[in-house]
Amino acid sequence: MLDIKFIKENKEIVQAGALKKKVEVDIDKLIALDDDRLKQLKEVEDLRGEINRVSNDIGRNQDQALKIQLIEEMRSVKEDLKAREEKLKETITEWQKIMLQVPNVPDISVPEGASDEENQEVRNWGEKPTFPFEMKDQLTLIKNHDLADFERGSKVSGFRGYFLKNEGALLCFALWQFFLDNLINRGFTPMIVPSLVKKQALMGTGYIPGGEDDLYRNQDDDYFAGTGEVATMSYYSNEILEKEKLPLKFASFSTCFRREAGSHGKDVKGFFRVHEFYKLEQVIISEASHEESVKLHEEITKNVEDLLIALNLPYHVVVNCGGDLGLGQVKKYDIEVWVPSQNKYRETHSSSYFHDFQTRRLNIKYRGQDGKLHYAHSLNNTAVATPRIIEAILENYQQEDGSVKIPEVLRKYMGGKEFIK
RNA sequence: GGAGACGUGGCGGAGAGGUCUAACGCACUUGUCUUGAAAACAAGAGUACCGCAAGGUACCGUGAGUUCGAAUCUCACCGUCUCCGCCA
Repeated sequence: MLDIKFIKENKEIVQAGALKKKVEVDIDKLIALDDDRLKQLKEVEDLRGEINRVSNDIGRNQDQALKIQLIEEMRSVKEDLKAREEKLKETITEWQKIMLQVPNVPDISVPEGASDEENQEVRNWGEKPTFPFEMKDQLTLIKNHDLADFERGSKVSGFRGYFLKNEGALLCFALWQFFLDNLINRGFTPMIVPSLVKKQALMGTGYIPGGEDDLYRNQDDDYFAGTGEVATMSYYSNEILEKEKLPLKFASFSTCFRREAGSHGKDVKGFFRVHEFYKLEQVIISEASHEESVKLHEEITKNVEDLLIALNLPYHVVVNCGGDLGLGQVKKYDIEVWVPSQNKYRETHSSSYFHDFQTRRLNIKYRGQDGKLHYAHSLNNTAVATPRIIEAILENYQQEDGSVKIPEVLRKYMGGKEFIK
């Protein structure tokens, strides 16, 4: 959510930002509605003031006749007030609806574009492997080594269901622990956070309204979050933080649920696109400074790059174009890892910053040196999402004899094992 | 799942329809006194919105309702605690 005052004072910037994100929102209507809201608010508050004043007089007054007369008068004032309150409420409801649709303004460095096809590579690392033998794809490797069972997965869990087995399961544990250890060393606080959350948590992080179709919901109208970011950000909702403790850095582990509505035909096989997966997420709450946000954004991106390098997985970083940004994101990098069988990079990480878009919705503030309260800034990036990334590991690390080498940095988490045979 | 109790300002805790929306205590800030501190005394201090300002409005878990007037009465929801049951 943006500050209505900011929207009014920077109408053109907000409109241009929405255009860049390909979001349709009527800013002129919003501003007219806000003027209306303020006018009605003043009228309602004046009436309430009058009722308060006279009602106090009634309480103090001993003259019965005067009392009755004043009560009569207040009855009619109250009727007037009720009608105006009703009208104000309607105005506010409509106002809020539009306010929730106004996207955050993308950074100047975000390229123009409509979809992920127009994202731009900013750097790449690693040698794409060439195989002097016939390369196998992830499905073959998974099947040959019994790393997962998709048939029984869909029998039990439904479309896109899976069981992880043997080294398939062990690789997940190893990856979680490897990334977690490294993030703890970099000052992150480990957390395991809920996936089952209230609607408010999803509104606060910007997934609702807009993302309902991709979210599972239960019979109590709670939702299953698609990322640990949702619960982690909501952890401090409606709280005032100590400035000295900022930035707060969390490495949050959670199960993630995504309906993948509208992508039924895509990536139907393998680990890439599943309804239920496991993710370690970096989440940061920082002081409200653009420079600090940019610095931390580069930092959480580098955190992942360092570890992909340690895993020796070829990757590149793309800056997302305006049309591929979420409602609240100011700027986003996707980190994509090389998948040999597809001869392309596939997204494994997503790194964004939001300024105060989320903290304004979640009401997370801190007291600045000026003694005033400020909405904090927020950022997040994947640390590691499993089993998706295992697809790339299996293919990049496959050997001529059909075995798969285990990345060196993971071996200590897998009992020293060197190969999946 | 069953039964009961309870949600008040940073904390503790009163208030049970009208002298102002919050007693009292602790903590906090400033001042007096003191070489300094402690103590004592005095004063001050919440958040949001509207307004150039004076000032106004809202906030006693949340939301509705009753009333001229609600922290106080009614209803729903959320949460906490205790006991029973079940359970990893």
